[in-house]
This record gives sequence, C-alpha cells and structure tokens, in this order.
Amino acid sequence: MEKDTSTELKIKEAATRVFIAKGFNGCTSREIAKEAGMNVALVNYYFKSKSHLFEIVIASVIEKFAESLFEVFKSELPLVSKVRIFIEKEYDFLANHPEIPSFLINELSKQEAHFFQCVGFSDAMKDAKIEEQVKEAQEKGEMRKINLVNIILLLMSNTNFPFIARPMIQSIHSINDENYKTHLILHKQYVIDMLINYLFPNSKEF
Amino acid sequence: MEKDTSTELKIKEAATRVFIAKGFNGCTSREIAKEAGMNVALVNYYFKSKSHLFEIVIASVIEKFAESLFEVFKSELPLVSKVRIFIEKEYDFLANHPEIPSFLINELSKQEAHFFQCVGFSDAMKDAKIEEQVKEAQEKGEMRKINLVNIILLLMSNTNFPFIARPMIQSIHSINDENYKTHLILHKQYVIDMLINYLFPNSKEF
DNA sequence: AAAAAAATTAAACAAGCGTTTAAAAATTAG
DNA sequence: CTAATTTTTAAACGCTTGTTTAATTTTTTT
Repeated sequence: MEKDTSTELKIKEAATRVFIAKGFNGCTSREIAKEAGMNVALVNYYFKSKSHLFEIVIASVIEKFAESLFEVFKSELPLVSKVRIFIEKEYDFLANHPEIPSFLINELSKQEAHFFQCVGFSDAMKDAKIEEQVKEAQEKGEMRKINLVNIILLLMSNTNFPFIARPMIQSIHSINDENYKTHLILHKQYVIDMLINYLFPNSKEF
Repeated sequence: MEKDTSTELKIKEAATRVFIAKGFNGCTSREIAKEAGMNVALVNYYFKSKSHLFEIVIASVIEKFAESLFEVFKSELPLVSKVRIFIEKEYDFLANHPEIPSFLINELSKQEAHFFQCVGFSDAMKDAKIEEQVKEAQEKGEMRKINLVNIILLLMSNTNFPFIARPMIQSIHSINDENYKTHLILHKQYVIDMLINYLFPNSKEF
C-alpha cells in the first residue's frame, strides 16, 4: 500500500491550479483529471469526492499563505523592523502567487468558513505573541495606540489588495501586465513608508 | 408592448441579490426564479439567457459602485478634502453594500474582463479630471509626487479590503459581526488620517 | 364581447455534472 | 511463475443544469 503516489500528488497539484484559477464551483472533476492527465474516476479513488479534495487543497493553500506572516513575527527583531520585513516578504510572496488572496477570500466567503478554524490560524497568532509585542511597543510610546485588528487590517489591505484588484485596476487605467508590475514595485516602498510613518510616528526607520 | 414590467424588474433585482451572494457559477436559473417568486422560463423570457442577465446585472452593479467615486472628484473642493470625503463616502457605501467589492473582483477575474471596458470606467476617470487635479496639487507642492495609479491603489486598498476580507479577519481574530463593525468605524478614521498625512504631508486638514 | 397579443405555466430537452461500478491492466507477494 | 492486490480504465448511474416548447391564462385591442 503506497502512500503519496505520484498519481495522488499530481492530482492534488492539478486540483490546486484549477481550483485557484476557477474556484470550486467554476470547475469540474473532469477538468481536474484532465489537467492531471488522469482518468476522472481516479480523482475519487484517491480523494473520495470533489469537496473532500477541495478541503485538502484549500487547507494547504491557507497554510502556505499564513506561513510568511508568522515566520516574521516569531523572530527577535524590533516591531518596526518586523512590519517592514513583513510587507517586503508579503509583496515577494504575492508576486509569485498573485491569485491566492482572491482565491481564499472568495471561497471563504462562499463556502462554510470552518476551514480557517480547523487550521488554527488564531492559535498561530497567539503563538507568535504579536499581541504582546504590540502592547509593549505601545506602552513604550514607540507605536501608535490602535487595536491589533486594525493593525492587521492596515497591513493586509495594503499588501493584498493590489494583487486582488489587479484585473480591476488594469481595466480602470487601461494598463498592461508589465506596466502594472512596475507600479507594484513602487507601491511596495510607498506602503512601507506610509505604514511605518503612521504606526511608528517617532521611528527613524525610513 | 410594455417596458420594464414589474416582473422584469423583480427578476433583475432577485438576480442581483443571488449573483452577489453566490456568484455566477454558484447559483442556478431556478434559484433566481424562486427568489423572484417566478417560473424558471420567465427568466429567459425577459432576459434571453443566464449569461445575458448576468451581464446586465454586473454592469449596473459596476455603475453603482463607481458612482460615488466620480461624484466626489467632480466637485469643486480642494484635493485634500476630496480624499477625505471620498474615504468617508466609500465607507458609508460599503457599510450598506459590503459584498459588492468581493463580487466584482471575483467575477471580473474569472469571466472575461470586457465588462469594465464597455461601461467606460476610464472615460469617467478622464471626465472627472482627477489626473489634472493631482498634477496641479503636486506641482504646487501640496501633494506627494506619486503616480495616479498608486494613489487610487492606496485609496481603494484601505477602503475596500476591510469589507472584502471581513470573513477572513473575523476568523483569524475570532470576533463576531458586531465587534467587527466597531473596528470598522475606528478604521475609517485611521485610514483618513494615515492617507491624508501621507499624500498631503504639509496639510493642516486633520 | 370577440379576437389578438402578451405573460405565465408545466413539462420536456439534451448536455453536463459528481459519483459509482465492474472489468482490465499493472504491480506486488508468496 | 502464479495468485493476490492495487491501480487504472471505460462506461454507466441518477441528478441537475440552462434552455426550449407548447399549452394555458391574463391582458390589451378593436
């Protein structure tokens, strides 16, 4: 009884590509099988159903998506540096996986949102002790006193949205992919400057 | 030959609700008919197909979505006030229609993106003469010299994302709807302060 | 009030869906 | 090398999909 057959893996990878590109409702089992170069029945042979396969795929996408965030905040740097590095890493990650935020936001707002809970997102949050770091920096007067939820919102808004809304923004301004990439590179620095200046008003870091 | 029958309107309104909630691929013609309290065949009697109905719906949603943006910028206020009022109006609009940004971003990234072009989004952009206003303010030294694309990105990121990502953020922080609303109210002011301070470094407006 | 037109309905359609079956092929075990 | 097991296949399953049909009801016209 082999585990993690090359066939099984190929199907999961193909499914990930197809699900991300078209969403759960936007694709068919046969499409996934074709993308993997397999027979349709094999999808349900290795993964018992389309839904089950989807749950596995989205769980691993979430994990990949959240990884870099917590990686940065677990380190031993001052908070202001963590914010800068997080934004930089996030832009790098999203440049390579620009479709992931839209995919997650989309599917999580439609399907039942139990996916996130089972992954233990908020556990990782506590593990990284971000809340404590923020409180400490705020008491020292280094950081603006706003709630963690709002801080996360500011960080995620300015990193994720430019990738989520790319098709829309390109349409509005009639610009091509290459041109948009140029704007994104500049945007990263704008966001770093703006956020650090706002969150750490007394910081020298910029 | 009646025009704009109450039946026709009911179907369009029902379709708008269903499409926004579930997306084009996530719902059926029968579901739309049921929501409107009509027979399935009537959907294709008034609108020739599900796709055609969808195009009509998404066009009117886009129009509604873009309206407030251009309304503000067509007025005769100084740019710094326009930015503040835009953010305020956008938060008010999105508080009443929180699902619209996700819907648009979602469908526009999947379907062919010809929807936007046919609505003439960029025409309205030129009509509002935003580019000229920005250039003028920048030459006067009132406004930070960054590209219009980046300015729009900053504005839209910080207004739309908090509504787009609500399910995700609530999951991460384990907070309920009411609690999230409270954070949103605070967030609006944070965004205004941060953006005006960044875009208009010498402004007294805040 | 009768005839014509429009609106609405139930029923059916072919096609595609997720999933299952049962047989064939390939692999492993003894 | 044979038997048992696993993997892969083609075909079919019931069901739902978008759409169409043809009959019925309602409205409008004359």
